[in-house]
Amino acid sequence: MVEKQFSLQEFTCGERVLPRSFYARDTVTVARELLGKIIVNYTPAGPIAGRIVETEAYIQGDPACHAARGMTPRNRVMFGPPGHAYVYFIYGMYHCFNTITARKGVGEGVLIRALEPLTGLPIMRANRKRKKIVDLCSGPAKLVQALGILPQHNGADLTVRPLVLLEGPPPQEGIVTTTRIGINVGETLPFRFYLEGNMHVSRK
DNA sequence: GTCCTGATCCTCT
DNA sequence: GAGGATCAGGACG
Repeated sequence: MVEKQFSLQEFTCGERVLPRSFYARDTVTVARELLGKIIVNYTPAGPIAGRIVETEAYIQGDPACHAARGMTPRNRVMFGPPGHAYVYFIYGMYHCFNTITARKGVGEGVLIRALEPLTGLPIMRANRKRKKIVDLCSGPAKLVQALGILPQHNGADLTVRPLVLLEGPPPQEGIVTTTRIGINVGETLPFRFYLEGNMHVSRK
């Protein structure tokens, strides 16, 4: 398979940053509409970017949501203004990346679960110590490693560099809705979305 | 390919 | 002190 390196402009409609109003809406709607959008991390080594192909929504009143039992030092970013990053530590060795949604004071967000790598593939490979493209961003902790997202990015404004989300071309694929991965508490909710047939999705 | 397990530590109870 | 929005590697088929 031929490996093509894409320029950011080729994918991002001239780098149109998603405005804060995009995030300040119903969380489940934002989760669905984030599919096809572009995440870019401008690092000293160069830009690293991927196309979002899998998301999960976490809302108030949902026992699986980190904010379910009120504000704590860990989850306080979730209650802040929308359009910011929530990066948290999990399983003793990994981090996951969320975008904060809804209005300030409401602890909701969208977990980014998988990306299709677009630019900065050599940097991703170095960050991940993996060669195959499908091993770079096909999971929430993998994409955090690949993009070089760090705990220091917790609370970062996603409408300004270095870490931004950009408009992308509308997805041609269909959108599949399922229950969320690894959630055993409470009722099962259809809050996971992914692009049909995309090889970078973490699970079918 | 599928299944199982260990790694490893922060957070909240 | 228990458990978690995970991943990689090994056993097995």
